[in-house]
Order: sequence, then C-alpha cells, then structure tokens
Amino acid sequence: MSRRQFSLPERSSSEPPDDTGCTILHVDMDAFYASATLLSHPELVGTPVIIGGGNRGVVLSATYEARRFGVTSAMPMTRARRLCPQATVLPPEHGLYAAISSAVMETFRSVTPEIEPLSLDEAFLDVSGAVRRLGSPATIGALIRDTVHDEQGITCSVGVAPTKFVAKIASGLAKPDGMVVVPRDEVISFVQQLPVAALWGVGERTEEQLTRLGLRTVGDIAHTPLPTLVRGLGEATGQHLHALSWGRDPRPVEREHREKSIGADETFEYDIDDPREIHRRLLRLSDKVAARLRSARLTGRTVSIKVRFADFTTITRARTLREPTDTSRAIYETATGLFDALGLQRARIRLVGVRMEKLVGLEAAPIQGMLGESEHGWREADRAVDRASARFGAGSVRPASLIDTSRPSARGDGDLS
DNA sequence: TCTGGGGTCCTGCTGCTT
DNA sequence: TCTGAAGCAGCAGGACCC
Repeated sequence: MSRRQFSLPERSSSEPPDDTGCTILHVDMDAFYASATLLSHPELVGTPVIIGGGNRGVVLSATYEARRFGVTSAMPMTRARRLCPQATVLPPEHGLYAAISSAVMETFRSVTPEIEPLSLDEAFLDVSGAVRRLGSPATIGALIRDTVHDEQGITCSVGVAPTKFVAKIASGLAKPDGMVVVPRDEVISFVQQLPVAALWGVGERTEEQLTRLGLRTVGDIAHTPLPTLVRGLGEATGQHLHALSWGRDPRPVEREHREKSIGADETFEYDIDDPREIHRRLLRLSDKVAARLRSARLTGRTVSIKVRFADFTTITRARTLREPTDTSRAIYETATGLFDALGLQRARIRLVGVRMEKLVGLEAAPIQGMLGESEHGWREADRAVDRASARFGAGSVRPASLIDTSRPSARGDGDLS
C-alpha cells in the first residue's frame, strides 16, 4: 500500500504508448493485505475495511472504500477509526499473505527468472528474455494481471518502463487495477513533471529540505546545479536525486538478495518501567532472532538493541562480538549488557528491539571448535528447541522465565520448557 | 494525531592503527 | 618518543521503504 498518491500526467497523444525497450515491469498488488483478507470475508467486499490492530497499532492496509475517508497505511489505528468509524477492523493474517505472495511470485517466475521481490506484495521483473516467447512488455504485463486475478482473486497494477524507478512510479499511477507504460523517449518529460515526493528516497524530511531550496517538481531538481543539491542534501542523496531527475537509474533487476541484518522489536501494550520485565522481553526477542538466524543458517557478529521511551525518543546501542553467534544465550547476554549499561532508573519504556548485524553464513562462521564448552552447550540446547518447535509448533518450547505461571497451559500437552 | 514491525542506507563522530 | 594525517572500523542517530 503506497503511502503517497500522485495523479497520472496528461498524455499528448491517444495512440497506445510505444513499449519498445521498456523491459522492466513493476508489479504491485492493490491493497494487498486488505484484498487477501477479504477472500475469506466476501460479505465485506465493497465496504470500508481496515487491516490492523492493537491499541497502539497502525493501519497495515485498507480497502479503497476506507481510503475514501482519508485512511492510509501507517496511520495510527485510533485516528483511522475516528476518520472512518463505520469501517470493519480485521486483524492481519500473515500466514495467508505469505501463501498468496508465494503463489504470485511463482506466476512471475513462469514469465521470467529475472525477478526481484521487494516485499510480499510487489516485485520487479526484467522481461527482456521473455519478449520473443510471450510478446511485448505491455502484453506480458496484461498477461500477469489476468493470471494473478484468475488464480488468486485479487488485482494488481503494473508499471512498464525502461528503468526500475520509472516502472515503480508508473505502477503507483496505474492503481488500482491498471497498467501504465512510460515509453523510452518520454521518460524525462514524464518524471520531470512529477512532484519531488514522487521520487524514491524522498520522504517527509527530504521533501521539506527540497521545499526550502525552492524545489517542488522533479524538473526543478533536474535544473538545479549538482553542487547545490549536494550541499543541501548530502553527497549520496544529492547525486542520487539528480540522476533520477534525468531518468538515469542503471540498477539492474537483482535475483539474489542477502540479508544484512535480522531483528525483532516489540511495542508494549503499556509502557514498562520494571527492568526485570524489560529483561524478560529482551530474552523473548533474543530467542526469536536466534531462531530466525538458525533457520536461515546465518550467524551474526554485532548485537544491537533499540529502546524507545514513552516520549518516543529512541536510542540504539550496539556491541560487536569477537566471534559470530546464533545462540539465544549469547545474544540475550549481550543485549541485557547493553541495556543495563544505559543505567536507566525506572524510565518508562514503550518498545525494545534486538537486532543482529554483520551476518555471516553458518558455513563461513568460525563457531565450531573455537568457542568454549558452555557456548557449545547452548548451541545444542537451541538446536533441541528448534527440533521441538518444528515438531510441536513455534513457541512450544521456551525459556522458563518466559512462562506465564498465572495461566494454565493453553495446550493440553503441557510445556516442554 | 500520536505514531508497528521488518528492513536498508547514509551521515557524522570517535577512537584506533599506521 | 612525540605528533599529525589519513584510513578504517565501530557506533549512534536518522531518514526512508513497504
């Protein structure tokens, strides 16, 4: 769900656009989470529905009927409910979204192996190798839209262009349920009439900075001397935006994606000021992160924690270990060490997070034989937990300190901790 | 109005090494 | 032995994306 909406610039001709050389497709599901959720709630189709939840949550997705009332993604749920009180609010169904996404990606792969998923609901495709077999890029775009609709029951929008960033903008303009082709020789005029916020990498802050420089359209950026942009926005952003403003985006569609970090964070239902409770949450998050590392056959060297206070100020602290690890214990001990070093005296905390960075593949990581006996023991324990989780379900085994002894076990088979 | 959770990337600062 | 410069790694914060 795009957070920004732009209208389609006027085309000077009524002829179908020339898609020669426009071999990059950006495919984006329309209101993906909402549409997917409605597959099991057909009675709500055509009504305002908001996907999200929790007292302190934000909107994950909303149907177009809800968006007419001003509801957008990432909006606080309290505000969304106020704007559209008649909307039905449903919780997310992440398993369902993953399953549909996987099927949609298979559809893309049947067109070309050159796909780069960006998230569950969107991907870039390079169709240059499929044109002879399936037809022009626009024909392939139409084929994908029909197939996704017929097989999954949801709609998607497609942008067709010579470069990734123009295809991405085009798919946004095509929404909902449409396709926009940007011919190669119209790229510059197309991008330069857009507002600066249309550019990938321009968020609220950068837009403010550009406005201060008197720049409102992409064309304004294009005609600003590069040194002025670099002075105002920094080296990387200045160079990047200047290139985009002239339609230059040499990035290819990349099939391989290596994760650079894996983390988890948790916003509490109520602010917490008890350090013991924060430790419990850090343990749960460390457990989760370690399990994800092991399932991806990765280890990490840098443990970082994030702490967000009640006033929403956020700090991070990180420590790099001598050797990479994937054990819950090592991550937890480092995370609590970082937290304790803050010396917080009953500060009201809204969120804590744990993240592992500097990831190394398990095969390349010098773990076995270099760590002490105790670490080896923790690794064996973690593996046993992974095996039990695979057999009995995630969460069936967890550290004793995470068991809520005030409640009887929800599972009849008892807790394996 | 009151801000999730998963990430990536950039910038600036600091301290270490050469 | 001391000092300054340059390069680099680590860290912290922030902006941005979906």
